[in-house]
Amino acid sequence: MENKIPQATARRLPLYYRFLTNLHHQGKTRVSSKELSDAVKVDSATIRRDFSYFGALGKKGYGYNVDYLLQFFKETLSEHKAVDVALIGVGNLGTALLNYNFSRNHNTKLAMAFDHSEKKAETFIGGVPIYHIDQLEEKISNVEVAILTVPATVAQEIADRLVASGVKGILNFTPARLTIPDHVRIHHIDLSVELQSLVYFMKHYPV
Amino acid sequence: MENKIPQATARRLPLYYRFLTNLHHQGKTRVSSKELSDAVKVDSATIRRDFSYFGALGKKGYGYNVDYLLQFFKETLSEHKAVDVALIGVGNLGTALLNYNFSRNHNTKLAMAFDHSEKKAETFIGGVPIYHIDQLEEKISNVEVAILTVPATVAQEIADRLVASGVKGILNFTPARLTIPDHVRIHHIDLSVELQSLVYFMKHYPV
DNA sequence: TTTATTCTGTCTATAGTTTAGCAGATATAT
DNA sequence: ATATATCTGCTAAACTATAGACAGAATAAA
Repeated sequence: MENKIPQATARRLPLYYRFLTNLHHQGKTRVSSKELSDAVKVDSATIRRDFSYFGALGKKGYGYNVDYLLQFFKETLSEHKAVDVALIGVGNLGTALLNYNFSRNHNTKLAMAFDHSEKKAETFIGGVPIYHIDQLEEKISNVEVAILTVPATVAQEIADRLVASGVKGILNFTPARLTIPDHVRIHHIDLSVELQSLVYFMKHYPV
Repeated sequence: MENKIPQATARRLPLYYRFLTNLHHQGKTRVSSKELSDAVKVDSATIRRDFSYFGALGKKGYGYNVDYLLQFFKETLSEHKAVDVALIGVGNLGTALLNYNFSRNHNTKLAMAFDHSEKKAETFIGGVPIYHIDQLEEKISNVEVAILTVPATVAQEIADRLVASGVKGILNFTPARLTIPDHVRIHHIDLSVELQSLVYFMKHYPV
């Protein structure tokens, strides 16, 4: 596909998409880059730049048509068929994520979860079935995205199993920096790092 | 303070710090930028560059002394006195974070939490006392950092109250893009966006 | 209609970030 | 002692991202 869109832009697309959805539900039919800028807190020039990577989506003197833009992003972000996601590690954080309504944006769906606890196996949380970790390879064959919320000590081992089972993307909530092949995409959400770096920025980058 | 360190570097400091702590516990006394690179998955040139913003911390032909570096970062990241943090919104995610051991890195401490539920008030989760949200202004006066895990609908209202109470940094887990004054630092962790952008990158930035 | 206003799309300038490459200092091996 | 290997700190270059400015197209108002 088109490899030309900057990564920084790609990271903002889901954000734009969500706010367009909000506008649509509010019944708004048109929006300017300036209005959108106020809502998503991204410079309006940056927004126009981002949109223009996909062609001329707006109209001079008018702005953008909400429904048209929404439809366009729906296709671009492949909204029509939801991507199945598996979650590994049903601890405190895993449980919270199972209850988190990811499918509000209709392009991802938590399809199954795994845990090493025998007690949790064969139960449901947030409507998602939980299986024992021994069944990982057996159940996960059609899933390409995994959320990793296991203890850091077993993160690498589980990641290896995920990769071997054909997983192509991992959202890693553990502090471990995993070694994985190039063809697998990994994004880190490291809660301690986020909190520490917020504190660092507060102290060192004052008004 | 020294405003000269690039933000990208500042964001990596907590990561370096954690891995140095690990090495220390493993009894390693020296480490090269290459070894560290393998562990944290950051280019070794970038690591040397990052460290050099703080002066010449290493030795040519030898590498870095783990203890020395650790001590240095401990001071730089102000490890000696922990920063108090308040958490607002004790739902699924809030509860998970209260149980998450942030204080492993000794520079932040979850000191209190707030929720609108009367039932939760005056209880403890993960050793952290929970108060009713009505007591926010009364209790929070000495806290400068807040974690926001409330529903998106009330996020702005709570953020306004936090800012009015003197909070200087917010870690925002809600999908809302908050309007806050310039002197308040805000970092977003938007779980839906993270998952969606992972999926987008998987599809559009192949091997 | 005509005029004034709005607002995009793009160009250009600036800022920020990463990476390669290498001189020279230090360590280690012989 | 000498030679070889290691590994930093730095420079320069490439790359990436943000933001200001404005021509011109379209709308809205007069």
